[in-house]
Amino acid sequence: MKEEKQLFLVKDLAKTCDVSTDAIRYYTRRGLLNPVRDPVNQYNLYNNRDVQKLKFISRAKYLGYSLGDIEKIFRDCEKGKSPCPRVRHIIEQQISENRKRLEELVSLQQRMENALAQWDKMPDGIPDGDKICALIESFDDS
Amino acid sequence: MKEEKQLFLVKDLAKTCDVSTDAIRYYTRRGLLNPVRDPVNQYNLYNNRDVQKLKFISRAKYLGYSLGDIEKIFRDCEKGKSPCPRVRHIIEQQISENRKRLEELVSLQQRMENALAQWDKMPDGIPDGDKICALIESFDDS
DNA sequence: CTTGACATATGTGTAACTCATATGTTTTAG
DNA sequence: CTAAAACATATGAGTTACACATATGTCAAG
Repeated sequence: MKEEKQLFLVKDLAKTCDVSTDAIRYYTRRGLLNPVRDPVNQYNLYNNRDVQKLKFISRAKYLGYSLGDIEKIFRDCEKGKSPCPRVRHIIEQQISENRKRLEELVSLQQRMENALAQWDKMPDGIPDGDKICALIESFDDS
Repeated sequence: MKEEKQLFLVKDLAKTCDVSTDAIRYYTRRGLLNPVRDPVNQYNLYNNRDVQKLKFISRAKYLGYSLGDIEKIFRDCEKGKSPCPRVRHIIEQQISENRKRLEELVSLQQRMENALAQWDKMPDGIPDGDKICALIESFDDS
């Protein structure tokens, strides 16, 4: 009996879910949210399902899912298919990709700190047509 | 007396410096490289200075400098100004930004592994109009 | 009734390329 | 000698997830 057909405008949704209005509109454009249009003023009207979806999006992003991933998850659901296998698969891939990126960033960090330490004893140079920047060009990566 | 005015076409430069032709053309468009034009066929002709610059770009990127940074470094040089203070300053900033990104990635990684472990004992669910994906929606972040 | 706070659509900018397209040139093979 | 392969050019789109600016329409309050 209590069919709550509560409708939200963008800003209400933004406040409720703590997401920027720009982001909400972007999700809407991408088809992740499906508001109805107020026939009189063309405003987007979001319902409780959209609230749930938007919260889902935030959580999923927090877990490393891209909007493209989330799109696919939603499509699974619309087709009555379980999104869970996909969800598990994506996160496994993300974990291993993230491991790679972490390694890269760690080694970049080491290079940078290494360079900074080397440069500490070096003087600044004036460009002479030979070197561009002696600091960078003489960096010893070993 | 031995003014080596050796000139390279894009592909030669690419091979010499191990950089893709697309990247070289992109750098050229951005003004980081300054080939002369063959008046007969409009081909870009790169000289030894461009080789040096391109190698510099690779090293600088390897140390975490962006193309925008490199652009500024080059401009310093053209003005006869020492790029070194800028170079030192940028790398210090990069080191602290990188530290932040590392922390974020580490905590993301923890969340992801945490989630995957939690989900290990959970069954896949079929969308029922209530939940979208029980895995994600029930993830306990504590 | 005007003003301010809201809504809309649309386009730009972000980083550093890669890829595709259309077209002109030089080299090589037949 | 010519036709095709391999090179060159410019230019525009695609990548990620928005933020920001613009132009314009709508609604509530003083």
